[in-house]
Amino acid sequence: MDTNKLLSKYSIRSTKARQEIAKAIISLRHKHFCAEEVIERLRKKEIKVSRASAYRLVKLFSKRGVLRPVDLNKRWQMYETSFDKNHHDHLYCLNCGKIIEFENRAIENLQTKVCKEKKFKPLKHSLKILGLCRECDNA
Amino acid sequence: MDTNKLLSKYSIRSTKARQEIAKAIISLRHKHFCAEEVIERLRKKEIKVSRASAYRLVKLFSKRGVLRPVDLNKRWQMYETSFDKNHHDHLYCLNCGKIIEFENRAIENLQTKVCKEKKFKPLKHSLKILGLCRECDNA
DNA sequence: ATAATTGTTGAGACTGAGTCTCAACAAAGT
DNA sequence: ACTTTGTTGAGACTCAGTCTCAACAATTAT
Repeated sequence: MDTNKLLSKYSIRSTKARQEIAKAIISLRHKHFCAEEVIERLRKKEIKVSRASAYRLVKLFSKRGVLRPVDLNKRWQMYETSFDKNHHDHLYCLNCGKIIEFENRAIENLQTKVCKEKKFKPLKHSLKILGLCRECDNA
Repeated sequence: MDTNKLLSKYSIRSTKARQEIAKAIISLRHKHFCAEEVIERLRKKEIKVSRASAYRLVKLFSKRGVLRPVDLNKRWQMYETSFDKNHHDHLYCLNCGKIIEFENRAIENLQTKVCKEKKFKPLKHSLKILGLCRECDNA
């Protein structure tokens, strides 16, 4: 994954700092992560980029749709990458923190129906089910 | 609504401070509100109760199920009272902040089905649809 | 009742994720 | 080259929420 292409695709001026931050974000693409984790990743690689710049790019990516904010933690704003991932919702294990993703067209269709009834124009939604994953429920 | 009954029902030791905080919370029962709004309410009535105590009772009520935390604002933890209100989900207008509540058994049933497939034991969930209410969409 | 125990209070210090400032700098446009 | 516009970094700042701890109030045991 080419950081420069990613930046130019979204009309984000390419700079040394942004390339490094983007690289860190790409390396976290299979997780849910927060801005501090991006910073931590850079720190571990001994790449000097300021906190502010990391927060700035994460927020910019979020605005441009490269990242999707996900409310999985009330303390930190978590994100997931949107490339190579369709919209989905989350099951969150209260015991071990595991996150299971799922897609369900039928639920989405019913949401659309509810919105029609309420004369509401849906733009996005988040469905989060909290509970226990199989392992934690059996333990 | 009797604050003392509310407290004793949930085995919460009744004190002067708690009665006042509970009264403030009850007066906000038809809104979504955060701890600071409870404090503001007390301040306006010139009732002296410390911030810490208000936060403490709100959290205790939340743990005991008197209040339900609702993620409607990323800055403040919002709550709604659970007495005289069944479980429901929310439509949230991004423009004016209006909140429309709705209940839909069919959606909940599908959620249960998804959990079964994923061997996940659901305990609670939150579904939030963000968009534009009728007035804001037409404006 | 009285004493011992346990829970609650308030004022303010503290925490920490996230934002803001602003002068120095770098990229793009002319 | 020169001007304009956007970006950077270091650290100060914000502010919802938590913690501290000694004084106090409610409950339980004696």
